[in-house]
Amino acid sequence: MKKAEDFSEWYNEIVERTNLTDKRYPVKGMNVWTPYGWKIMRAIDTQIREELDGTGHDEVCFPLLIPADQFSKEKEHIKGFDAEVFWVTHAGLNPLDVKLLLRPTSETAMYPIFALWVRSHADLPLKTYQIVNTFRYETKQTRAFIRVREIHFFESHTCHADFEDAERQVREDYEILDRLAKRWCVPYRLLRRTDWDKFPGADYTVGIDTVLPNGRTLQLGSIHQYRENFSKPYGIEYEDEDGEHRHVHQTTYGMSERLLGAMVAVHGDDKGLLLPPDVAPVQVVVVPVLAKGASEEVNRAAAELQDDVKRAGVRVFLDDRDVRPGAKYYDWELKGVPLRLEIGRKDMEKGVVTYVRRDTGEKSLKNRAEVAQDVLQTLVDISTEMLSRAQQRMEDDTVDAESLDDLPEKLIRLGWCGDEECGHVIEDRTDRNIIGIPVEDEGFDGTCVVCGKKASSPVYIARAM
RNA sequence: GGGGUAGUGGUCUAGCUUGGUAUGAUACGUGCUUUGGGAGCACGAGGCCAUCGGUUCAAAUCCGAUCUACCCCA
Repeated sequence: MKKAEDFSEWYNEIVERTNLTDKRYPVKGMNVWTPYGWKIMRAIDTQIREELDGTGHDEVCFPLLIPADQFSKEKEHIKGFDAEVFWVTHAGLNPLDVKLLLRPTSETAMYPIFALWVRSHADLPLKTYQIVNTFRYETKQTRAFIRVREIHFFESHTCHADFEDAERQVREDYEILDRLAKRWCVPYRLLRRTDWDKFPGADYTVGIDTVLPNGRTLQLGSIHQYRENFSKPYGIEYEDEDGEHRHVHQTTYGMSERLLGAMVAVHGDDKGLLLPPDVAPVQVVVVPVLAKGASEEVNRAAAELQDDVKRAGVRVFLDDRDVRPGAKYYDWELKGVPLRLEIGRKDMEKGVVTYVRRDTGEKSLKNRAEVAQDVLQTLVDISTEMLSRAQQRMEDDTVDAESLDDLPEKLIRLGWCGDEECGHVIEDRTDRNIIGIPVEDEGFDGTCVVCGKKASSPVYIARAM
């Protein structure tokens, strides 16, 4: 299990060995959520709900099936998804008059209903989200959590009175992301996609991208400004204060189980997973180290230790299986539990507990009496350091380039004038994709690598995962 | 779309050339023993050998088709 040697192989092995997923389900790209994987995903979903609820969004849940005619109203949108929709053509033995499709995303399911919900400016902004499964017929090689055909998907959909208010929503989305990504210890970049790579139907698309150990980028989600592109074909109108009818401006925000894939990929090592404390189903594992003649005593101390840690509000598990301690260490390191507490006769004599951090491997003895406080602090430290190490790695994997030749397998930053022709030259010559231009001003001062004209902003290019 | 390789207990795998219903490891269950970095011993359970058809007294094995997965090329 060598992450550095063959990342792809390492990833496949680890998701299987840690029981994050069961890939034996007999449909390509559709895997089983196992208890361990699902607990992590649920923690992610819970935190997304907390953020969205806290910013005035309402959770909804729309049907899975979309009628064909409703789907095809926005021309660009249908063109973008046509090749990868699953169709329902029969009901029992009879062919359907109007074919139904499994949502690849929910714009076309929601917007005809939004047209009914939105009547006046008082209904705006309309801020909704849902967490549902979407379906895309991926033709490329599938990979657990990263490229699947049934996608566990969060999507928010908002309607606003004007473009400015929709832009405010996009900025709020950035803030939400920042808070979540900190909890997940996942570094990212906000990159505005090129016009030829934006979401079908969007005015513009901002991708949320992270960099994997193999130098490829992984898109974790995206934020879209639609302007009136959907509200016009779907007739989402409101009456303003002057009695005028206007189309709403819309935005969407989407992220998927790739977040879990990113956590695996970014933090895992040759020993196994390393889960961010905020999403780890087990944050602390207690391992009693028994000795002949003192088993009962040690077991009791371990149970008391578990109780104390639990009372501090920590998800703690006491591993009292009848196997040797070493076997337990390997198991829980594989599972990615951030902190292990060991207690044995030696610790009890000294009034201490042995702490072992999963991220650094560091071992220390701490006073038994202060365990509640120490455990909480250690989890915070682990989380903070996980994020800063991951951020540092992403910086290290991002390099500036002056030309299009001999580029390393990393995220490359270079100058681009913004012209589409030059953009295609960059992509063709490097066999990489333009991921986008940074949303944040990076104070870049350079020239286009193709035409030499002044470039006010850099562009990031990479091979995408 | 074209070509290649492979499907055998949960997992990995031997057997296939030269037909006689299956090897080993690991994981699993029970008991004894052990416990500060993957312990050991004993016993036990688990496989219509991907599917369908053909050849044969007899097929995991030979032949054909199908399905699935992976790799390479367009």
